[in-house]
Amino acid sequence: MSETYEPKSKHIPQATIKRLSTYLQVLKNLDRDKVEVVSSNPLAEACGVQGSQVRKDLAYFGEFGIRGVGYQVKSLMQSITSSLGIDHEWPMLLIGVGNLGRAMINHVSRHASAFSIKAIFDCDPFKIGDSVYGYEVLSPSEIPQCVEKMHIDIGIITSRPERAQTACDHLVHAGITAILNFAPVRLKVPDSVRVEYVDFFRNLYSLVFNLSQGGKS
Amino acid sequence: MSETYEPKSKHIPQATIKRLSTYLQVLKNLDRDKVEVVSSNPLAEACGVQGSQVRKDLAYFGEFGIRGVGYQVKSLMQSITSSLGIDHEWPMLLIGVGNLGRAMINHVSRHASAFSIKAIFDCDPFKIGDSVYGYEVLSPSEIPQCVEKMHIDIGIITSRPERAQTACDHLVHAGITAILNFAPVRLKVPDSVRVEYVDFFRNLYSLVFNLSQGGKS
DNA sequence: CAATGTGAAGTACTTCACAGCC
DNA sequence: GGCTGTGAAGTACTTCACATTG
Repeated sequence: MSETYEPKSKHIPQATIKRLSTYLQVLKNLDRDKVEVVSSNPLAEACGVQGSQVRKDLAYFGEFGIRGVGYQVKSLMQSITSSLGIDHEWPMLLIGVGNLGRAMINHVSRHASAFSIKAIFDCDPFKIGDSVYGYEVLSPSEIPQCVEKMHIDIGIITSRPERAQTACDHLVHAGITAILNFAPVRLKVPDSVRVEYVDFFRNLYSLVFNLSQGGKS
Repeated sequence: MSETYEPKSKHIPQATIKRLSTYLQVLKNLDRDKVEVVSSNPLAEACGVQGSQVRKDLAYFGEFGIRGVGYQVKSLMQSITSSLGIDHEWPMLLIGVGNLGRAMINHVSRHASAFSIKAIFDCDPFKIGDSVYGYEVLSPSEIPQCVEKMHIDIGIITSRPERAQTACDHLVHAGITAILNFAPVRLKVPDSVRVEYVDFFRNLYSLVFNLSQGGKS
């Protein structure tokens, strides 16, 4: 019942972190539907995992449930949000203002209260100065001062694959330490920089492989 | 050296399938740079995994390497493509023609030779009839005949979260058996239907959690 | 008595280490 | 000599089963 939630144990599996995102998604919908309490099994089922998995995942961060009852939806959302560190705003910048970039700008502003894109950049000189969703497209040369002024840690790369490494180098040079990369390219970065890759084809390949295997040929 | 590549062992880890996508990505770039042979260690490093991991992953599908030498880049690409089942075209349909939908239409046509979006749909009556990148936006009521006529197995959902379950129901009803869902919602589907979720926030949460933990506070 | 929190058991995946081959 | 392919060893994650608690 304290205000802060410190991890109880040293190591928390990455798999757990990724699942918390799903729990939060489902909890938001339960909350919208005015559900006040949920127990691990129904929550787990909605998320496509086992009840014991949910309980173990949550237990890494604290004791959020009530035995014999379940979890308070609202307070569990708050606990997860706090555990993930998304209970305050994370400013971000985006580089690569194509279709995907535009889609991300929209998607983030619509669905993610904790994240906010502060400025957008493009390596293509013809795009610089354009106005996109109220943002002015800036030159990559302005990234360092932007990062410093706004205390930005996270950069999003939505440029074409040919330009992704250049975009990445700009970000790293400016002191960005976390990158979300949508370009279908592996990035070379120093060990101090963490990259998360979003690769739709990975998911498509997985679907196709399982279609081919599952065999209804 | 035969034309078909049958899995040697029964069970192939999903993790392996997901990595093959990365290997393919890196191999494409090596091929573009006229590299003809690569051994497991450099390939692994470019992909952010161990050499032994690459060798084990590939060995699930056959013996593609030459001892003392490495792997032929071109033929390995072919082998992976064939192993994944993406050596022929997979027709798909897309439902939800917003920003994200548009971005996906582009992204798929630009980067994925094996996949092709055959038709696009939207639940919003005001969008039906619009022309987007040369496609006419169709009504969901036309999905079943489209699926049957074009032998489509895969549907992509890029609609708003509120409409995602409806979109999904349309797809399932029409006989779609594999869904790539971009909406931040868990879908209820019969066991026979496989869903892959693309959730950017999952990746962002992971970055943030590791930033918060890694502690440079 | 229903449902959490948690060691202990089980499973899945990764890495090691080296025999086999080019 | 260098690098693959692969059992065996190790690690990370998941599930079980139940004591614990409101």
